[in-house]
Amino acid sequence: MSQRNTGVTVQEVNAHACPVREVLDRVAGKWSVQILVAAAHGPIRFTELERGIEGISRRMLTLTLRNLERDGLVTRTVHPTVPPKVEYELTPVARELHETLQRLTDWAERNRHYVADARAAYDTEHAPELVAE
Amino acid sequence: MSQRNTGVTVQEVNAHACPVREVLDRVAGKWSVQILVAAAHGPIRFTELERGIEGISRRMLTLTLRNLERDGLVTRTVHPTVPPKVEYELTPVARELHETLQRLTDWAERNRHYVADARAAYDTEHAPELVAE
DNA sequence: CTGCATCCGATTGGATACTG
DNA sequence: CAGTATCCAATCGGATGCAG
Repeated sequence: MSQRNTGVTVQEVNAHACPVREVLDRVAGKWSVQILVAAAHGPIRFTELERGIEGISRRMLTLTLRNLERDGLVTRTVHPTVPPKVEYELTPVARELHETLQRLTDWAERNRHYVADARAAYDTEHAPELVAE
Repeated sequence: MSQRNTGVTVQEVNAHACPVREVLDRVAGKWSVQILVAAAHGPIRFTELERGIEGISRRMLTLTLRNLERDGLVTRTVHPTVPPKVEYELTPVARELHETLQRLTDWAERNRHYVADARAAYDTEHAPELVAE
């Protein structure tokens, strides 16, 4: 490890990077992950999501749900009642994804202070007078 | 599991979702992950990154590196030679992150076809005539 | 070689109002 | 209840040129 570049190395790992970006692009939106998390416990209704996810607009909730549905990550079930009732549920594939995201959460919680400190230190060092303001 | 919402459930998981978003925001940029991957093998120079990551502009490389440095995920080492030589290297924390991202890659590779098919099916079903074009 | 500054287009996301 | 439509502001990212 820790070797210098050997010419092909970067190109090679770049090929491995593409699938990662595929995932992240799919989850990159501001709300996708929170929806996945909120729906992880079982079927959940549109309004429940809207109330449960602080700050989300109806528009973004709809758009994000559509994208998740399109990618086969959530199912949309319309109950033809009155008033209408629509339930969203994670697919098995999305549940796997959710578990994987849990690892990321763990990492974030373990290192949130480290990152926050690093950020503060960096800011202090690069713009001392601006930080105070 | 599979229970309906119990009122606090969504709020509760939402609290868990925040750290996830912290992570993702940090890695959400178009290039952050590819840089992390490219630098995972050891110290790497600016130009090597620029050549290795297909399509990245010098501007975005600089900006993304600065953000990663700010968050304590990469170190920047300037060798005061002529011509100047700057090497970037992942911090231990970033290496952990990189491993976690690997899980995401695995998920992506396992399910890339599933997602692609779901997407194609969705598009076919929702805009049949537009898909052909 | 390693950056920063500027301009500009594209995309994202919020606010609001309207509908079956 | 569960959306859709429209408008608008902010951010992101590419292209280019200049500099230590």
